[in-house]
Amino acid sequence: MTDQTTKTPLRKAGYHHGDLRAGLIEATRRLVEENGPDGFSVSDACALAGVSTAAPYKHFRNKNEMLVAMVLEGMERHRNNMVAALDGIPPGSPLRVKALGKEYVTFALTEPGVFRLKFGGFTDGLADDRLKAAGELTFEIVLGEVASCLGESDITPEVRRRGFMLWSFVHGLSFILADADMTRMGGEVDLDGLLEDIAKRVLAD
Amino acid sequence: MTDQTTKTPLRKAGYHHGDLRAGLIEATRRLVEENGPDGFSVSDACALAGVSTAAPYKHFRNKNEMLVAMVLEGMERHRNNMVAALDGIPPGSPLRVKALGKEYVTFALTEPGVFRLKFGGFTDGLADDRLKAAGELTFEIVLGEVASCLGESDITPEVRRRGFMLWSFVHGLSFILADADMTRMGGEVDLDGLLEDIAKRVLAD
DNA sequence: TAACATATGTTAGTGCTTCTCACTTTGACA
DNA sequence: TGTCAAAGTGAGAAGCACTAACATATGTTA
Repeated sequence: MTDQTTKTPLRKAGYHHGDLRAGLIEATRRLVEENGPDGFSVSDACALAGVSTAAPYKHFRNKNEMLVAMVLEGMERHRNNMVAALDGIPPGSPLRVKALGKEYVTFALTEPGVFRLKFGGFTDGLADDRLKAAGELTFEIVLGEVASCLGESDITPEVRRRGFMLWSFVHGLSFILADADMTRMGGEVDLDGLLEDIAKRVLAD
Repeated sequence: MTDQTTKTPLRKAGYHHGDLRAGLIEATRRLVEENGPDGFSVSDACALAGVSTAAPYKHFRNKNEMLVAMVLEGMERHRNNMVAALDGIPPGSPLRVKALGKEYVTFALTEPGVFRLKFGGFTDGLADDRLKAAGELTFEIVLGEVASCLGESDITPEVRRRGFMLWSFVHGLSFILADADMTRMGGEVDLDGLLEDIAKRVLAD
C-alpha cells in the first residue's frame, strides 16, 4: 500500500488519474511556492502530475482557473488556521485579535506564493468574485473579535472601522515581512510585541 | 514642432530612435497600467515604441530588466511626490506623517500596476537590491518625520518601531484599496479620517 | 453480459511569447 | 571623408497556453 492509495495522488497510476483535478491543484501549489507565481507553468504542473499538457483543460477552463482553484483551497486552509488559533484564549481579550493577526502573518510567510496570488493582484483575472467572497468570510471573523473587545454585540460602523485598521496593518506587515525576509528595522522584528502593541493601540478608546 | 522633439519620444522618426531606452520605459509603464503586470509583453512595448522585437535587447538584458527600470523610475516619482506633499505643513506635526501616508496610498491607486510590480513580488527577479534600496530611501523620509513627532533628534529603535507600524498600515491600506476598489466596509472609506486616526494612535505614548 | 454514453485521457499542431544570431544602418569623430 | 561602435533589423529557436480530433476507460442500462 503506497501513499497513492491513502491520500490524494499526485501522479497517476493507469490511463486515468483518479482525481486529476486535486492532483493538479496540489502540483500547482507546490510549483507556485517553489518558483513563484510568475514562474509557474501549466506544463510543469502536468509533468508533476504525470499527465499530458492537454489534460488540465478537461478540469479547468485555463491557467488562471487553475490558480484560482488552488488559491481558494489555500484560503480555506488559511481561515481554518485562524479559527484554530483562537482556541483557549478567553473571549473579549485583545489577545484573540493578536492571535488572528499572528496567524495571518504566519500564513503569508509560510505560503508566500499563495498569499501573493490572492492579494498581490498578480493576475487581473484573479481579482475574482470568489476570492473576494472568501476574503470577506475571513474578515467577518476578525470583526466578531473586534466587536467583543469593544464591548459591542453588533458589527457597528465603528467596529468595522477598527477592524479595517487592524486588517490594513496586518496585511501590510505580511507583505513587508514576506518581501524583506525580516531584514528590515536593522534586524529581527519582534512580531509578537508589534502585534500586541498594535492591537492595544487600535482597540483603545 | 511636434511633441516628439520637446519630450521623450515614444515612437522613432528615422532608423534610430533617439532614446529608445526611455521610450521603452514609457511604453512599459503605459502598458502595465493598461493591461496589468502579467498582461504586459515586450512585443507590445516594441509595437508602441515603433521598433522591432529585437531592439530592446540592446538596452535591457531581458523583460525583467525592462520592468525593473520602469519601476525604479516610478519609485523616484513616488518619493518626489511624498516630499512635495510635506510642503507647507509645520515641522513636528503628525499631519506631516498623515500627508506622507496619503501620498503613498494615492500613488498606489494612481499607478496600481507600478505599485504592484514593486511590492507585490510579481517577479522573483523584481526582488531586486536596487528596488529594496529605493524603498529604504523612501522609508528614511518617514522615519525623519516620526522622529520629529516623537521629539527625538535621532532615529532611535523606538522611532524605527513606530515608523514600521505606520508603514505597515499604509502599505496594507494601499493594497486593500487598490484591490477592492474602495467597496470594502460597505461603502466609501474615509481615507483622511483613517490616516489621521492611525497617525495619532501610533504616535501616541 | 454486451453495448453504449460519457468522462477523461493523448497526440499533434497553432499561434504567441521571449530571446539569440548574423547582418545592416547610422552618426560621431579621427 | 573613412572607419567603427552603437543601435537598429529579420529570421528563427525553444517554450508557452490552448485547441481539435482521436483513444481509452467506466458505469449504467438493456
